[in-house]
Amino acid sequence: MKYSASKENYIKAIFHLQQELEQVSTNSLAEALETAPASVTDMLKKLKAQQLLQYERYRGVRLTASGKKLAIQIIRKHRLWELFLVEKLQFGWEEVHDIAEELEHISSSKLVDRLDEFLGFPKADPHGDPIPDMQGRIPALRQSTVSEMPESGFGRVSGIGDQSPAMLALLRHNHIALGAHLQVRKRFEADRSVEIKLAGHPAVNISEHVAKNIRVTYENNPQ
Amino acid sequence: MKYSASKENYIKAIFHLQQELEQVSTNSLAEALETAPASVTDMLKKLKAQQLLQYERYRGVRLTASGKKLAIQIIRKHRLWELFLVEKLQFGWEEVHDIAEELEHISSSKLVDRLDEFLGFPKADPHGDPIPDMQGRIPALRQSTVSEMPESGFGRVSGIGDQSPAMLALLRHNHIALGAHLQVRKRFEADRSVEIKLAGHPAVNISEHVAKNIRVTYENNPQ
DNA sequence: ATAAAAATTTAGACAAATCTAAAAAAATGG
DNA sequence: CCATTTTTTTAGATTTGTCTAAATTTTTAT
Repeated sequence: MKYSASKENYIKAIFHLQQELEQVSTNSLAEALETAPASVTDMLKKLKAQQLLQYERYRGVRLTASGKKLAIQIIRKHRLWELFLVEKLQFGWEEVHDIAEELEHISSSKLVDRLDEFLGFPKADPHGDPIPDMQGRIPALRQSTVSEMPESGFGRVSGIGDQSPAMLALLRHNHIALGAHLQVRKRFEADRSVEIKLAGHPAVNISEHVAKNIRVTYENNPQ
Repeated sequence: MKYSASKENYIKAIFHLQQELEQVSTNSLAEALETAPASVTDMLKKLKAQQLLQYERYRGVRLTASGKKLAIQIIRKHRLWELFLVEKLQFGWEEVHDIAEELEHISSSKLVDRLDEFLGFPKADPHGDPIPDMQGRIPALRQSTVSEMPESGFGRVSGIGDQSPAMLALLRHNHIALGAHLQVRKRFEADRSVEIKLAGHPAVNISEHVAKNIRVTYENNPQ
């Protein structure tokens, strides 16, 4: 079934809001979508008629199984396109969101799956958010810091705690940037420093202080 | 300025129809867009108000300079996306048109230009049609056969004349497929056979008969 | 418990893009 | 050259997604 970009945006917004609260209110949706509450009410009726959500007036809204499935498909597309833009077309991680908002509504599912393959079935987008797979499974990712990663674990830089010029200079020197992939090579108990490796550069040692400042996203299913 | 997908489709259709006839009629547009003539009239008024075309009632339509510019931008996007789908995502050349119809309406011009760069500033799409460059210049391409290409000229296979099983077997054996890039290495006057080279394979010799059956698109500006 | 505040829905309108049916203009062919 | 056919436009509706203003329901706080 095909849905308009507008409907897809509603479904996606409801899905995201549902992460926090089980029940999603009309007003919170209106705010998220930057639209009038009355417009939301109208749309909810249409989406209910299409069985994408449960809705009783004044009672808030909740996605059905097929609504959730649709939401995950859209999120999958969005995140794969973001990664494509950053990884293949050299966009900065901050500039890709708006473009991906448009690309996520391209309908061909064969296109998404081929894109997934082209990117090597990635687990996270450039912001560190998990990418659902073809079956809609969302990989469990852990958001923490380099100081908590296991030895030989792979991760992606998702944020920096202390953004002082001194810290940024150190990070830049070691090619540690938002979105960078890194591997923890060795942990040293003596001073809790960590040796990390970034693609294309020799391994470097970073102090516990620095390791605690580098937020990373990594897969949480090592078996 | 941003235009709806619908408006962009009108502009593109007018541009294509204008290649044949200077003046484009309401009915021919309606047929091309599979829409009612009355809808075309309505839209033409809107597009005229936006200075994209000249239009007097009952007099047909003609793109202005800015209308032409927009049309070329859209065609550029369409053809770059088609090439991307075939070259990077392994789609067949026959399946890409509909997907590119959607992708061509993604607005970011930075995206198109990055895509162009990513693909190596190609001159033609998988169907052999020329891709306009960033400035809107359309490369002059010649549609002919391998038997007419100059020595050391590069081209892309755009079609096959005799599609008998025997011919197709020969072509497949030599990795000659629609969309393939090839170079004419040497022409032999003795039997008018031609030595051609495809990427990733050793050069092969093909008879005049076969060379006349391979339709190619190649740049016509050797200088 | 109930009055005020907040949230939500209804009612009525509008813009974009489309349609059908009818009217008007242009083209054509004895 | 003028009657018929063809093309094009106008008129009036429809659908989708949106809006504002007013009405209604729920929540909250005294």
